[in-house]
Formats: sequence, structure tokens, C-alpha cells
Amino acid sequence: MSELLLKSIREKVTATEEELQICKSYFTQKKLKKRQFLLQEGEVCSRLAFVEKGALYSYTTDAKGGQHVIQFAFEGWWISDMYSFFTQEPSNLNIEALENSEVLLIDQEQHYQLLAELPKYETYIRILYQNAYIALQRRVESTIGLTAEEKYNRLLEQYPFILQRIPLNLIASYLGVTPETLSRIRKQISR
Amino acid sequence: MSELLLKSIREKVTATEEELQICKSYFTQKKLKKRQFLLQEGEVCSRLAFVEKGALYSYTTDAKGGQHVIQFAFEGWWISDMYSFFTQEPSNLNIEALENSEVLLIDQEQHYQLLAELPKYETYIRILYQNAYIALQRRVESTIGLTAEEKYNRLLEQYPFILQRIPLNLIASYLGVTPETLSRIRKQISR
DNA sequence: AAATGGACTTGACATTTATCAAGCCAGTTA
DNA sequence: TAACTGGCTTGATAAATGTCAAGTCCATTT
Repeated sequence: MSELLLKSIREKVTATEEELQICKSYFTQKKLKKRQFLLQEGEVCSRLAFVEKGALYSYTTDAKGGQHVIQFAFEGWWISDMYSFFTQEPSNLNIEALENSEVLLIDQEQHYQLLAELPKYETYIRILYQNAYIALQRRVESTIGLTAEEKYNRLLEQYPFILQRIPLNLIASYLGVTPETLSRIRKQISR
Repeated sequence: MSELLLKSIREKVTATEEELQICKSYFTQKKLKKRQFLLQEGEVCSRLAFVEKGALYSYTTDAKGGQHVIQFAFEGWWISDMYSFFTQEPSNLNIEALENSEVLLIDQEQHYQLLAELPKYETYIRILYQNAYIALQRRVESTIGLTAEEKYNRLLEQYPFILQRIPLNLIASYLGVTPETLSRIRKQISR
């Protein structure tokens, strides 16, 4: 049930089987049905989630009811609201399953305990942040520097599978444009 | 010459004086004049920089010669191209001094050595990434969800001092709008 | 003192994107 | 089977933002 997590750890640090088992013991499994929430706006985000199966996404909602997709997470990815997790303030994000999914959860206390107990875990987490930071920075570069069409093309380059798993209206939201605009862009490209 | 760095470390981890001195010994100092580059597009980013004094910023340039500001860094902040630093691929970023500045530099090998030698340093770095990641995520939220005016207001809220130190054309670039648009937004607000 | 260049603003106009309203289609639900 | 819903597209129009060109102001250089 946690092969992917262990694989993710092994990819980033060299850990013994024993260390991997210790890590594993800190996580609990949860199944989510499509459209089920892992976190709702207003709650404190008390745990980090690793996706073993399926796909989730996080988003904010604005005053006019508009939805803004912050992140997608597929198998092998992490998702949470870091801000709320670390400050313990209520989150303004929703995290929801896009498909029937399975996640592994670690709550705050366990996370800190594991960081203290297992230096390898800290290294793993550091590397995760590194990668997440780099990915986000590239997204910022796209967002401020490119037209909607260029952003869309770059997204497809980076995540070619995304069209197969994410509805276009959510992709539009992720790119910061309306579904209508994305639809017209796609029409434009196809000619 | 490195009080700020040590302060930054002490804020995030509890370290002994000895550990702090070890950290310190890994860094070298460099002074930069206004407009001087710390990194130029095409070079590999071989070191991380901590700003002791002054202000720097990083930016990309696009095909049409347009400049896109990725990050500002003031006293007590870090700046580098993480992507290039970790992949050792040539950077597409420039890092330049906005004012006469002093930075502390640690190069890649030293960084890895220090990570291995001093667990506290790893914890420090992990927390830095955490914070950097959270800050970037908030920026993405702004960028995809807000109008130019809202983005500008939020920036002022978050960094009230920014107008005193950063020219408006760079703020415009950071927000992803043209200087003309920012100028009009400010006119609008002032009425 | 004059010349230069950078930062900023303004106006006219072009382009991009959003908004609103309508309709299509496929898959789910009653 | 019929109704419904979500996802997607299209058209008409409005709003936001970009582009280009000009000009002011101020600090720095000569």
C-alpha cells in the first residue's frame, strides 16, 4: 500500500530497509472518492498527503465565487496547504479528489517527530521542497512572462498526460484564464 | 560581517556558538556595486547568495528583449537560481545588484559538505525552502487570481517598504504588467 | 552649465482576454 | 426512456491591458 512513497524516498536518499519501515509506520492510509474533500477552506491543514493512487487538486475560491487552481497532484506527488500546516492558521484552500484516490497522510506532530528521529527523512523533505520550489518558480516565470497560448503549450510540454486526466476548465483555471479563452486558444492551435 | 546570516540561522534552529562558527567558515564575502551582476544568463549558478547589505534581483529576458523579474532580495534574504544550482545546467536568469551590496556566498560543494557535516544546517535550509515555497505559492495565487490592481495592493501590503527601494518599472515587471499599466493603476488609486 | 540617460507619465490606439448568453454532446441519474 | 448535469464550444460585446510615441523631471556625467 505504500510502494510509491518508499520509491519516492529511495529516489532521493539512500535509506536502509529499516529506515524505510520507520517512515512507513508514521503514515496512515485514506481512500477518497471522486469529489471528496481532503481539506476544506476554513479548516486547519493538519497533515501532509502523498498520493498513492488517483489525482487531487487544490484551489482557492474568490469573492465572486471564482475558483483558482493552485496545484494538481498525481501518483507520487505531495499535496497540502503548507502555509496552514506550518502556521496552524485556517486554510483558504480546498483540496479535493479528482478521481477515486488513495493517499498516505502524516499529521503535524508525527511529521516533526519523524524529522527529529530520522535525519534521512529531513533530507528527503528538504529535497522535496527544493524540487517543489524550483517547479513553482518555473510556473511563476510562465505566468508573468508568457501569453495564455504560450503558457498552455508549456504546460502540455511539461505534463503531456494532463489532458487525459484533467478537465479543460480546471486547466484553464490553473493557467489563470477563463475556460472560454482556453477553448479559443485550442481552436487556434488546431488550425 | 555575517551578523545577519547568523541571526537568520538562530531564528530558525537552535545552534551552538561553535556550530554557527562552522557555518560561517563556509561562506565567503563579496561586494557588488549597483548594476553589477552576480550571475549572468548562460552561466551555471554555482553558489547561493545571502544578502548582508543592499538589494539584488533576478530576472529572465525573453525573445523580444523583455525583462521579467523573478525575485527581489533584501538584507537577510537568499537569492540564486536553484534550478541551475541543482542541475548544473546553464541558467536563464540574471542576478544583479540594485544597490551597492554585500553578499555571503557558499558554493555547491561547500553547501553539500556543510549539509553532510552539520544537521542543523540541513534543518535551516529545509526551513528556508519551506518559507520560500509558501511565499511563492502565495505569489502564484495572486498572479492567477487577481487583477493587476489587486496584485499591486497586495504587494504593498506584504512589502510596504518596496516603493522606497525598487523602481516602479521593476515592480511592474514583477507583477507581470507593463510600466504604463502600473502607472495608470497608481493614478487610479490616488484618486 | 550643458548634455545625457533613466524613471515615470500621458494619450491614442490595438490587442488580448473576460463576460454573458446560448447551445451541443455524452454520461449519469431518475 | 427521459431528464439532467458537467464539460465544452461559439458568438457578440465589454473591459483590461499592451504598444507606440511623446514629453517631463531629476540625478549623474561631462
